[in-house]
Amino acid sequence: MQAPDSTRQQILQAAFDTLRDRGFAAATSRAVAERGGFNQALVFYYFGSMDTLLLAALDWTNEQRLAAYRTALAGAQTVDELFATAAHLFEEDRDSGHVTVVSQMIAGSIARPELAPETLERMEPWLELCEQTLERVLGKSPLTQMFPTRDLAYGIVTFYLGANLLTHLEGDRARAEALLARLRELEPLASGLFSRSGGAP
Amino acid sequence: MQAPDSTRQQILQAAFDTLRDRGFAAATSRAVAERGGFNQALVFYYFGSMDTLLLAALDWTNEQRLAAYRTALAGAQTVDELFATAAHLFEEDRDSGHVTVVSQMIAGSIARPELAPETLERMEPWLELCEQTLERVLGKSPLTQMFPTRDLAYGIVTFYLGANLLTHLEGDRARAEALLARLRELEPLASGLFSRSGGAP
Amino acid sequence: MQAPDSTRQQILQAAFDTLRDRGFAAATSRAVAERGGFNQALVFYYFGSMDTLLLAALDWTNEQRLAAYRTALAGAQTVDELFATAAHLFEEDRDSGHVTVVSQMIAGSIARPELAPETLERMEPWLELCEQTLERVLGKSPLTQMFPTRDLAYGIVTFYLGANLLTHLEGDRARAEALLARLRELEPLASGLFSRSGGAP
Amino acid sequence: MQAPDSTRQQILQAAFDTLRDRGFAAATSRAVAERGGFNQALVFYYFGSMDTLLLAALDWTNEQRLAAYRTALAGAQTVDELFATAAHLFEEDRDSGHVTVVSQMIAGSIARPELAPETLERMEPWLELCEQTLERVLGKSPLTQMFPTRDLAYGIVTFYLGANLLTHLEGDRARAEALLARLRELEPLASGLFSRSGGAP
DNA sequence: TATGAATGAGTTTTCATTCAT
DNA sequence: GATGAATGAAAACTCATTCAT
Repeated sequence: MQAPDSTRQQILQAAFDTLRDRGFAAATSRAVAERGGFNQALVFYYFGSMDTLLLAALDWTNEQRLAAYRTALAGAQTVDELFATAAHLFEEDRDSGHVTVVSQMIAGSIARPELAPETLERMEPWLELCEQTLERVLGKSPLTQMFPTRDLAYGIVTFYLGANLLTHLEGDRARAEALLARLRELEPLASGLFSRSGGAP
Repeated sequence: MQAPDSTRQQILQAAFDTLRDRGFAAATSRAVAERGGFNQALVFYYFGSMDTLLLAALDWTNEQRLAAYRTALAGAQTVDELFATAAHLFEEDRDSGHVTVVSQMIAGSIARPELAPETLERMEPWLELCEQTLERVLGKSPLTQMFPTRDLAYGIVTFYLGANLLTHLEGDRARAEALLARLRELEPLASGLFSRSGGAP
Repeated sequence: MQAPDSTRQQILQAAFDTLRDRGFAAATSRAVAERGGFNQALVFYYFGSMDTLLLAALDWTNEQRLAAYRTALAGAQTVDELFATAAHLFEEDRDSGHVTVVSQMIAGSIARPELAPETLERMEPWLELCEQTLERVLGKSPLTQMFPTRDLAYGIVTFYLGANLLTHLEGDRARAEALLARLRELEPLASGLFSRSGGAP
Repeated sequence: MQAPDSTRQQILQAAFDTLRDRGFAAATSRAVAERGGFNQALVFYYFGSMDTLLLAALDWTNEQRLAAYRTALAGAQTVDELFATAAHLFEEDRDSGHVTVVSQMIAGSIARPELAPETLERMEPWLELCEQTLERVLGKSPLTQMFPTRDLAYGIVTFYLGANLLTHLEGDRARAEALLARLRELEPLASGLFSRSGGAP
């Protein structure tokens, strides 16, 4: 009646939307089905369980965003290019709701411990991508000496998740926006701190 | 046989514990009652609804921790004292579960939108305390010029929440710990950047 | 609103009735609640799960019937008294539906293996009572020599369950009745075979 | 690649296996399809409904076993031959699961009353075969005078079903086996009681 | 002949909440 | 102040069955 796996897609999309707009605790099979306008039982027909569906939705957005990040970041060679690219990617994430879904899955993993290892596993590629990019762009600099790219990557992801959590609390995003804008202004400073030749004066 | 409002206290404590150990989505009236070993209906007798109880639990931990922070931070005059005090307070938070409860309430606020403004309101004192402390300790420095204490405070809280979210994903806290340790190592750097007299001693 | 545990009783009775009239596979929480005219959730409020309720219903009828059997059988001293008493008890069982419930629980235990050990355990007292009664009434006879009371007891219970299973297949109970009548006619024969003095001619 | 109605056969076999291993209440179309490794809808394509399939599975095993019984019993002329043959057939039944399926269908017929008359009908040939065999082998004897072969047949089937029900409750079949062994030992006694010439050689 | 997709009604169980006592 | 009882709605998930292809 419908194109082969368009229904599967529809369910994934509805799950993603529900997770984004209503959060983990409200992402029930009924809510997803209502959101997507399909029969509740279809969730189980295609995914077997809510856990599986939620993780699949996480995979789905992860794949899309990782691809976008990989493509965009590949072009960034300098610290200021990195800042510009990252700022743009962040905006896309915010608009798509990607990080909301990620942070809701992480927050929800405490209520459903079975999800924790699966969700964690899905965070790894981000840490790796972040670390690799930092390494490539920053290289050896006085700051990466004392603050390894591995930890820096972890810190960035951490910050990013926290920012998303808070963003949703406030109706508008004024403060989070302001913070990001500030961070962008730090770029010259970061450029200095992280510049490859930054060691010898 | 028990102090007048000890029951209320018991319920608050049980709500806090449940929120911390099982997360927002699993913090049901039954779970709280089981945790505290009291009758499920008491939740509604004392608090009227789960939402109210959860917010009261947030208030409860907030008050305790804010008091502790205020006392401890009052003694910090220099950047390195601030780092030391903050590190100690963070450890206490981690041990008590305070930040877990906060981040779970924030994450849950998307599923129960009625909670959002209430939870947000309860974040304000933290931002203010953070800002005031930064202002007092850092004063006017080249960095606070370009990165206002208001935004810095927001950034710190953001980071802190994100860190807690991630901590729970991993069984051990190895990575989050490592990151915090690194941050502490940054203190000399921060001391330089934020010193009131702006650089040369 | 109601007498203390009359609701519990009501649920037990409804479960028993449902098991008897509609069988194991149709003894759902909804069916039981409809039968008893109470809220479906009460089943779980009082018994926690359907398995527990079904076993409790089995316990309930078991206790009643065991008590009746113990009282009635205690008076039977001779083989013919035993036949008469047993015939009467069987009729009561048939009328109450006791054995139907037992056999349905046994049959259902293959679909819900968790029930099997519990159900089996609840059969033991019957085997014991049966064996003890046979021992007391038959004593040492040529036949109990070659056919021990333990096995005889098992055989009687076996037969009884089978009879009940079949009874339900037929709208009327004509054939099962006829069989029981025949068995009663066997009494003089049994009297001879099992008479204590039956050995020496 | 497969014989014309091998699919039908496959489904029958899977239904039989499911009924035997998981019982009536768990013999769902999905369970059968999983068991046989075919599409769930095939059940309805070939049999129209679960009821029909289950009855067809009963027919299937009935036909096979009835044929085996007819062949084997035809050779039994004396009581001891009958005992030996029956013992062997019983063992085959136990191994194939035939009686389990029969007793599960009988037990399930109370939950689905539509099945009852159909299942009953499928018991008739057994009663007839049993009766005819008893008549042929026992003929007119003092005991068959007072205990007609019709009732005796019914009693044997009854006992047989009950034995199967109980067998499944216990993990091992120790007790049921012991009982059957005992019954076999009764053969000399039975030979005497049922001998055509009524007693004195 | 066969199947993947789909569904409405059902399953067990849990939810927040109310209320009489 | 406290509680056991009760409930309607909702949770995740399964059911037998249909249907277009």
